[in-house]
Amino acid sequence: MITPSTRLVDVAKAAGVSVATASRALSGRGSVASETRDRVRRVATDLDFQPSAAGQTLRTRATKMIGFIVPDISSSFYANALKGAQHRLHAAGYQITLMDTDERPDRERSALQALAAGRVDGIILCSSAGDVSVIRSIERRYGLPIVLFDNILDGVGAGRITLANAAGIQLLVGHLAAVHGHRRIGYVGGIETETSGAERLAGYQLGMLGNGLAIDSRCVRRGDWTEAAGRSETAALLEMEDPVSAIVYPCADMALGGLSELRAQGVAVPGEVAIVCFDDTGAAPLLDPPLTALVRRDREIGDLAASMVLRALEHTAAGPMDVRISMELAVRRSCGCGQVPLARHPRGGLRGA
Amino acid sequence: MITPSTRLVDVAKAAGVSVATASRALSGRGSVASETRDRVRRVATDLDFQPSAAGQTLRTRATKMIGFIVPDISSSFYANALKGAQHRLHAAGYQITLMDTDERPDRERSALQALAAGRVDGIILCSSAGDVSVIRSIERRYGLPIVLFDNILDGVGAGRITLANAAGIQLLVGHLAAVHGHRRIGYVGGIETETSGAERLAGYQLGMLGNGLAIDSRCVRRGDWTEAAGRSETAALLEMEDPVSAIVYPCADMALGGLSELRAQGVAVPGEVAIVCFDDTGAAPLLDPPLTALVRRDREIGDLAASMVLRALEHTAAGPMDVRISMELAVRRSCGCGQVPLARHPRGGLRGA
DNA sequence: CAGCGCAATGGAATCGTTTACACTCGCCGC
DNA sequence: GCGGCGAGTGTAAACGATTCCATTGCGCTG
Repeated sequence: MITPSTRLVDVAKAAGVSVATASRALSGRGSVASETRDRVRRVATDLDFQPSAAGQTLRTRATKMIGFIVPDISSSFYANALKGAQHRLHAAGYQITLMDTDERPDRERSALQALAAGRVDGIILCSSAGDVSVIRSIERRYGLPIVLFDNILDGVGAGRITLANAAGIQLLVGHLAAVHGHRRIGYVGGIETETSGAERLAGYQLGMLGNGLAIDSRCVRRGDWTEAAGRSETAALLEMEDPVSAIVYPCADMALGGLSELRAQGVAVPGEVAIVCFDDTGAAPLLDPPLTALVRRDREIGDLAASMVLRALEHTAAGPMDVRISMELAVRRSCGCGQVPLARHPRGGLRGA
Repeated sequence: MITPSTRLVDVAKAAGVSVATASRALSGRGSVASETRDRVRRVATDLDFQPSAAGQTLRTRATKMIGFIVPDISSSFYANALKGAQHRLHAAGYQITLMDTDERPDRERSALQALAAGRVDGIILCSSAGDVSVIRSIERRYGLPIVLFDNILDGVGAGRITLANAAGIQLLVGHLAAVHGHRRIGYVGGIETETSGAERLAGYQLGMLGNGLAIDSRCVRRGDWTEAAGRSETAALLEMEDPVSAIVYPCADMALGGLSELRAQGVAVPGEVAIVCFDDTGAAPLLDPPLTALVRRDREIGDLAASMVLRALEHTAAGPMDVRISMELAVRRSCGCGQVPLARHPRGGLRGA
């Protein structure tokens, strides 16, 4: 706002050189007598000179900023991905502009628009809108590299990081069916217009069929990834006359909501209903009961996304730009493991089997 | 980077006016014939014109960006505060540049330096460094308003939001002592050079003295707010020959670590050791046992911080710039409530120990 | 010694916007 | 009829950096 800061011309004057030379001395580009260079640099630090980002951007067309757009930064997945990305980007001299869209497509659209006004050099995006057009137009018009992660859209994205959504859910269903013999397994899904939602649902279906189980459409619910939705959809499942014996949740928040609904209704977990969940969180092992979930290296995903943007910016095509992340099962008590034959799990299955 | 975007001059040319008039037509400042104004605006939207942020900033010295600096964005407190702040700032046309300092003072310093290069119009900061000098110099030299929250430093900050740290901990200690009759209450503290750490420790001491209990220095530990520290310091408390019967934690992560250590060592909670915690989190009610904690309106704190920055920017001194947030006790099972008379909690039998 | 190349430097244009200032009208009041 | 005013517009000067181009002076080669 009010910035009576020292400018390059002040430094130049104090060092007795022209702005051109001062610029060269500080940036190291072009040739400057080593004596002059040192003098300029000394003066610059003495005066606490910070080059104006606006001036630099205007001239060089680079902002040294990367936009990070996610549906909900309070989710530990996105927060950790952000930390991973930030770590890598900082090392390369970039800062992060964050936009939390609250899962709302209009917010996502305006976030993208805002960033397109030359505020960032690249974008890391987990889209919750199914809309490809804005993204495509930004890539076209402004040439901004956009790296998509978690939720992938067709035909756009300079880089793409997908979770093995279907495979992960299949792992969960398979564990419930093969290890514990569940036959009526419910699924409380997320938003199906997002690929992550669609793929996880597909994983459920494949998992059921792969284990020779029938899919009862009444056992398949959907919600908007929130704890509240997890609660209400779980309640809906419990109202059926031939209830499910296990439920698969596609994310931690919904599982938390579901668990709290089950407990509120006095349903024993995993005794009467076993539950498993796609997302792991730090609190999962400490829940009552500890939650069986898939573990995933959140920070590495952010790091990977960041390095993809950087590669796109430097036009170094070295390295894959389309990656699928696989996940492992962390078996805890909520699925029934360590429950029935308690003797085999002396500490109650605190950590995975 | 490569931005062959439409500029104001393109719009002006297409509308058959000068850039000055085009600028006035779009901004609404100065006088423009209503017919011309409409024409220019129509052309601008047709051409999908987005004014260059760098150009605007260079001229007006306003970036429409607010810096948000926190020690750890994966903590739900900061994430939610951010969401609250973002909501308010968006409404006022501002975006957020986020910096996660990982609790490292050097990162905080460089974050502040980077933002001071005219990248933001104001800063919302939870400092984890005890260092006032950088902050003061930024306020002085650049006139940037800095709003401090959670962790307050002396003599700086255009706005300040404090938690009732001491009062909160006193509430917890009081509950353990007065309701449950604990006499040996341990404290696993945070970093004491930060005011939040210092005040919470003071709250513990006041709470003990206020309830007529002696303070045994061996029962007072300190760590760096992390789950790992919670684990190790709890382990240290358990090694004493005359062990504590209750532990107070100053944040959720440390409580999580502590709880997991207690369970790993087979200590019944709250049977042998009761625990309570300063921070509430979404998962707290679902832990085993559900965690007694203080509830706090995270998002409102962010919202409040944002409105303070905005007020400082607009020089409207309307409203308080120094606020203390009080908190309430959410009593759950980990403190022993609802434990002894098991009959009243029919679903309590799930717990193994 | 003429001529060339190269290191070091300065002058000035440029990026895209806002805005102070100058200018032209038409209109009003005297 | 004329001075003045205000609405509408254009011209040009900022803002602060980078960089192209020109200039200088030096050392080397033929």
